Amino acid sequence: MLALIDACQARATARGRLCACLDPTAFGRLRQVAGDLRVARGAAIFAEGESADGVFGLRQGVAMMFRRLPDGRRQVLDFLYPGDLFGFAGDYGSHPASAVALTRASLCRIPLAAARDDAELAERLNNAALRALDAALRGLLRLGRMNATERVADFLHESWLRTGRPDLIALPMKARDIADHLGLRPETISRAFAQLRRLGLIGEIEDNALAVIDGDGLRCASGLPARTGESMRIVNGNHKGLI
Amino acid sequence: MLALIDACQARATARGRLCACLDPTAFGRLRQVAGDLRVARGAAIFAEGESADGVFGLRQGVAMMFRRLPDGRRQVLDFLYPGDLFGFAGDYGSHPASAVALTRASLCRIPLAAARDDAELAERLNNAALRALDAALRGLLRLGRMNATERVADFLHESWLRTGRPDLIALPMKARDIADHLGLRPETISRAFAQLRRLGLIGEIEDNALAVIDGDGLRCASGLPARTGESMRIVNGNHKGLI
DNA sequence: CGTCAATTTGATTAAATTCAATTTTCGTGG
DNA sequence: CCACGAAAATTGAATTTAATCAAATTGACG
Repeated sequence: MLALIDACQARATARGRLCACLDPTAFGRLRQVAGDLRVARGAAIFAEGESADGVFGLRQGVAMMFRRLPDGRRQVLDFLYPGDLFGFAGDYGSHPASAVALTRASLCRIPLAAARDDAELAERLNNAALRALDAALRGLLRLGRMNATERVADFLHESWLRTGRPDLIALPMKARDIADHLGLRPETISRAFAQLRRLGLIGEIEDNALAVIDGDGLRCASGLPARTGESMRIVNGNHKGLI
Repeated sequence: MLALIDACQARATARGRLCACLDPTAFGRLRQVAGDLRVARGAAIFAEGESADGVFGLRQGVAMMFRRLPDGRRQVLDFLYPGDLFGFAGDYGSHPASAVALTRASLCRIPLAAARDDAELAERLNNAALRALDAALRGLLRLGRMNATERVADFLHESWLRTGRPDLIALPMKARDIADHLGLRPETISRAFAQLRRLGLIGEIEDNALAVIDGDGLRCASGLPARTGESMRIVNGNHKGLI
């Protein structure tokens, strides 16, 4: 499974690539300032309210961001895959959400100060933030106006594109996590999976990965327009970049 | 009502202020490039999929952004008040949502190209985008993990802070729009209002504005922690800036 | 003042949650 | 590598919540 996850780090579907096509000088500058950390499965990367003077880039592994209500209810805001940048705090100065690793993970940390001296880095961070904004807006449409099966289908379709393989969806998270992401209960997730399986869109789960039978069908099942050609385009087979 | 809306344009709660505290030179530069437009009530400002090479700033009036599913279902992503910046498209190049004016509105338009020559403008736009991201993340928590009454209370509390008056909430939109924002039906909005009124948190609606009896109580009713001191702080009583 | 749209309110239905029991999977340690 | 215990997933039945349907009232605007 980890191999499947790590494989997707070099794909265009990984949002907010930071160092792709960076010229050697800029890359060197970035490497200078970028911190490096490894965290165990389940470990916190940062917590809501902590002061934030940098953003994180996920090199390997999977993580998720979430917020909580005082009574413990949890909303998983996003799942993070290799290549993703996260932890944007704006000018508030403190993280608006928490992040934990779902698997053993390797990350880098880019101090915000570095972006002040480097216009190109600043623009790349800005683009990553705008991609995060777009993802959040899609999440609002999903939570606000889709029913349970549509939400699950839409989530699987998105995960399919991010996994970058026509035949598999990486699902390194628990049903509970998906439920907290889609505003549903784990039982409802299970029932929706069963329904999509009955519809012939997905197959069985093995090794934290789900067999895909009709990826485009998932998009239709989600209520979204059937776009063609947005599928996974591999950019570089082997990624050796900073993130 | 319009007076109430326009009054809030100068407040700190207006997200993404663009020209506050801008030095005269930078302000002049900005004024040079900023376009100007006026739209009628109900008019489209931009539509999903249209190419986007600039962002909009709302000077006067109220607008909203939304996305649609193919079958017509609509998710209102945000309501926009004077001072708000919106229409960020990232490096996709096309608007990820549509925007329409809810009242007669006056806007300016800042070409993205202008940000390339002006680091300070770029940073301000970036900050506005990060605020939009934070707002979207709060929306995810609301839609994913709050029940109907909590969503309405949370929405009213947010609107209360943005209106900037301790005794009123500006509500220039229809119940239908609020419903499409909160993932509910207009009937449910009506019932939730009735319940909050019964709880003694809000009063009657008059002139598109809602009387507030216990603004902090709205926050509690939303399930969020009762923060103090985040209330409306007026920055300048009279706003004469670009946006 | 009249018309149409929007809101309110009640009754019914549908969808997802909750509760509960069972099976399967996973992680740990031998 | 296997076995064991705990956690997670699955499935069914009952309950709850919000949607839907329908009717009555209010409000906006020419």
